[in-house]
Amino acid sequence: MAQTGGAEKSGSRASMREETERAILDAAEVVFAEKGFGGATMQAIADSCGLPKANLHYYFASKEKLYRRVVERIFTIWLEAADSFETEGSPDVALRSYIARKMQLSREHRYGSKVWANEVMHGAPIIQDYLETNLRSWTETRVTVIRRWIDEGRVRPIDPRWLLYMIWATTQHYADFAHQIETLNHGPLDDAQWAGATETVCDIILRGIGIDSDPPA
Amino acid sequence: MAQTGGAEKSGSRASMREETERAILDAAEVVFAEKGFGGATMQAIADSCGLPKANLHYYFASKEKLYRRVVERIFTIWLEAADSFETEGSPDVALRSYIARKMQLSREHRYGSKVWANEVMHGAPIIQDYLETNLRSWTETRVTVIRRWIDEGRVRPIDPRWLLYMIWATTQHYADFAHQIETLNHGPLDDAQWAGATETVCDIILRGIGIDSDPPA
DNA sequence: CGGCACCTTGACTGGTTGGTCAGGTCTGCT
DNA sequence: AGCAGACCTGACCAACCAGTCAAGGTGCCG
Repeated sequence: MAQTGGAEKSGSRASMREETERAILDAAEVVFAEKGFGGATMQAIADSCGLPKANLHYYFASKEKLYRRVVERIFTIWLEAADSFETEGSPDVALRSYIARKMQLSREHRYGSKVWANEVMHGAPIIQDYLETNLRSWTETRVTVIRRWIDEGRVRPIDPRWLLYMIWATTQHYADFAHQIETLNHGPLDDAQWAGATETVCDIILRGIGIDSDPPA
Repeated sequence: MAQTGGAEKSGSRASMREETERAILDAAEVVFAEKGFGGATMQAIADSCGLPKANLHYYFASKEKLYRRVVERIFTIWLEAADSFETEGSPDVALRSYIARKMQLSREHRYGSKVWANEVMHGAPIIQDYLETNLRSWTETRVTVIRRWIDEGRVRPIDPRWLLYMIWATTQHYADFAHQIETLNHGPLDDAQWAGATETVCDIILRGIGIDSDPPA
């Protein structure tokens, strides 16, 4: 047999390659998330996407290069979500949409979030440069915006960094600690619970920094 | 040479044993936190506490048994801290002392927190029973207390679970994501920053759930 | 059809790791 | 002193893992 590629039809050679790479990346994301970089094996990833191990090495030269690609892909998604933190609108809208988006990401990209958390916890050996460039500049922009809101009296005077950390921590917790949450919940959160959690997180944080949402109270 | 045991004086045989075990556990906690279970090697732990690898196996039969002991020790500390969530006093005092204690733990037991996070992220293969017994009963107790506060009108109506998760997430973030925070901060947080972060976290959460602290506003 | 570039894979290898063990050392007791 | 049991450790081993390779397959172009 050949062109194992899965259950794919025949696309162009390039698109076939993309599909295979994506399948490997998807499998690798789950395995790296569940086992960590050191605990993950190329064999486990190969089994997970139904390819022989040697085939993985054809597409990705080494385990580390594969891992790097997984992390880079996650960071891209993270950056896109970061755009939902509008710097133009009102704090109410900006923060609510940002928090809601991050909660959604935690639900839809649990494994990606875990890989990111693992990477940072282990000292970010692979993505230190991302932290120092992209993440730092993004953060500084938002800190400036929040400071302006504070100066305008729209937000209580707080250090914006502690607020951002709280948002990151709380939203990502629903992905990274999903197992703990599901244990306490006797099963996965349902739609209503996700909506409730998102709403509660928004409310506590907005009230906490002195924003009275729902103007007509 | 013998009785390498470090720079210890000669204590009783039993206390010597305890000291050695503690030294191994301390080293193991750091290595497991930084490398994960799969990425950690017995050799690295041995080097870290200046003992030959074979000696580790004299005190701990296997890598997994050593890891289990590390996690159990962390859970004990976690449980002690949980007691600072008083179920008798006012919500203001109970939550403030609990949050402050958890922030302090994040600062003083960064590696323990990371090991715990790793364990939960990987599906809690070792400590699932702890989650289902100790953590669940602790949580249910506090949920009941918070519900009572809500019924008494002392706290805004919210699902207590989302509040607890927010507290856990935010406080533990300062340990688990310390590397990211320190990168953005251009260095470790100093005493004033830790105090400020703790204060801000307390304020946002208490205000967020409708508690007006500092009664005389 | 012939040739070429790309893809697939079973079998192999060099290096690492968890764990073992035999033999040595030290301590406390009689 | 002499002995027993706890403690220490260098050397070793079987298992495993990332990465290699050569042989073979497949589609596409002229």
